[in-house]
Amino acid sequence: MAEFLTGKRRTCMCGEVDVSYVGKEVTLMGWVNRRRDLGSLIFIQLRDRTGLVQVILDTENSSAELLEKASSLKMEYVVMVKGVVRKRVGDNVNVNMRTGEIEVVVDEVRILSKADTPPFVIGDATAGELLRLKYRYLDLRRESLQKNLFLRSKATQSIRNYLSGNGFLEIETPFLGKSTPEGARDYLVPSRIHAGKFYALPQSPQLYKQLLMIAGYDRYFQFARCFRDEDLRANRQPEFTQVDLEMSFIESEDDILSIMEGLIVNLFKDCWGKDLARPFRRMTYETAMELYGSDKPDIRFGMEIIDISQAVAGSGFLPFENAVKEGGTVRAIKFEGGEAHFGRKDFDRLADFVKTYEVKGPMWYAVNDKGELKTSFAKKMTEESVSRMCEKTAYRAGDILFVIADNDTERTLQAIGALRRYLGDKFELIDKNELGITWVTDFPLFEYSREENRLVAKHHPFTSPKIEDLPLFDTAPEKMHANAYDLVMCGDEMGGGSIRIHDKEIQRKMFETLGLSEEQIADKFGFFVNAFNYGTPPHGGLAFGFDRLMMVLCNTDNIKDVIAFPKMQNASCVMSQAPSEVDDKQIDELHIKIVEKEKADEAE
RNA sequence: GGUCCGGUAGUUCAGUUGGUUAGAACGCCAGCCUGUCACGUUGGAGGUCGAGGGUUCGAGUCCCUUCCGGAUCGCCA
Repeated sequence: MAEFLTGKRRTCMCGEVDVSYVGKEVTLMGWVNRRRDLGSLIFIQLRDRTGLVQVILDTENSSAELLEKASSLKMEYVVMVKGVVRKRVGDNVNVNMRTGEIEVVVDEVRILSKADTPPFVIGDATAGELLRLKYRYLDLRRESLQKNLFLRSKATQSIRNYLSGNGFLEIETPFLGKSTPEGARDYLVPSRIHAGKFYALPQSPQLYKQLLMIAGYDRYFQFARCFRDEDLRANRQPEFTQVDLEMSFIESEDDILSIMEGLIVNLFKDCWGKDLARPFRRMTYETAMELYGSDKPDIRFGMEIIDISQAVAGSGFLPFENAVKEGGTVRAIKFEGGEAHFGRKDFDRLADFVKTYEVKGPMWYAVNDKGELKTSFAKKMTEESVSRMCEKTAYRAGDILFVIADNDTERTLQAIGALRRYLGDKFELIDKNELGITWVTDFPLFEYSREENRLVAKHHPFTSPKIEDLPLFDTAPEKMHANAYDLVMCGDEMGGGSIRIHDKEIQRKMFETLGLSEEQIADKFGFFVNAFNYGTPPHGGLAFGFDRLMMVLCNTDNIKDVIAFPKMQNASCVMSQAPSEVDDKQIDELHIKIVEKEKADEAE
């Protein structure tokens, strides 16, 4: 049976014991990290969330009984030890340990809780992720995960302090809300009281925060948990945290960008002690797409995309000519000095990579240092057009040009942009000391959805158009730009926002262009649209992906490293086994019917 | 839904052209050890090679199906 504390209290944490404690009695509590048993001399490394400390038992200071007890301690036992702090001398000092100058000579040990042999050694980050997720509470004992969560807590404080100090009110909004038609798939919660009706968990507090502006709570913020029932990625979880905020009586996005830059600068100062340069770089969406083939450009390395459509016009090479003729484009990136690093297999792998973007290629062009031409296409081009291409791209021997040509310009840019990032990663061209911070502005207001065969809001339907684009509503809405902006760091979207529509007519026009009928508007957004009748200030805001910010601050590319209890790729939790089946009684109360998957498939 | 990668002791991995009893390290168990700190040392236990089927005299290895995990495209206003 376990022993009890019986009133004993911890006098200090393991990692806090230092030379100032020498000669004093301390009572420590923690987990057995390691036992080094030399027979009649036993060292025990005790661990809590502050760190490690060495405690020692020997025949001089301990009874045979106590030694035997210490000898029975195994890894991860929870113990209390009482003893006197002693300075270590000579070789006994461990310079690699924060508490390495001292040790605790123990005169009492209590086993508060025994532990089974853990399925993996605590601190072993090489154990498989599945296993570590199953025993997440053990993996969380690992120093690196602890550090991440400590930093997350610190970042939370930093952001709260900054926003509170700038007059923002922290206000919570509901989890149980109304399902909205646009955007991500909702997580639904069936209602017991209202048969056949469902709540939706928020994808973001968007409507509520705008209603708060209408209500007069100028400058609101919230650490908002958001839910999206979409497929997971290395940087995407089904539930995640946004730093969500909104301000009133602003019209220019500069008002928001500048205060948000302050937040980020303050955050990195608090967490890293680092001063970021202001103002942050800005580029338009169009520039980002043209140069980087992405609306979240990684600007930590070069290799910008070059438009060679003109240079190769009339080259005689049909894939190029056809792409341009059909309204597409020919784009190239140049891997400087890449020829030496590239083998045939690498090219094949690139083809595998690029094909997921539904374009062909990439084609390549290279001249090695012996002057030999290596290319998959240039032999079929006129010499003149080859030299025009080389001139346009400032090609030099040893470089490789990768070229993608397709009749869909957007797809081409996307594919070659992805290829650029792939090469940047694989050949370590990215300067990891840089954060690559940039605002991307002037997003399109709409984008065309092939799936739905109509225009959809690029950001969301409450995003205000640029004033100068308003006339385009009736003529060419697809060309309209929005007062919308994203913050990009390390080639990843850290957050985004917009100035909102506060004019009822423009909002109506927006819904109209999105093809929403009066009934749909009334049904889905009625309460929201109605609120605009009662005095709506000009307003705008932004939401940061807090988890993604933490990924940057913790220097990890896996979002699970910054969340205490994350989900796996299939959105389940291997530890708790959620989601799970529930009692028939619960199902009945919710007025829903479970259809066996096999039967459902048959029905289709 | 598509593409790619992976699955061998508790854990991390190795395992040759298909060939004898499937190995190592760490962990675990039992001894010895008074200055360890990745303690050392002696001995020991531990395997449905993800599952099913096939080819073969013979399969961890080759083929097919399937399950599981990861990365990614679609998707993520």
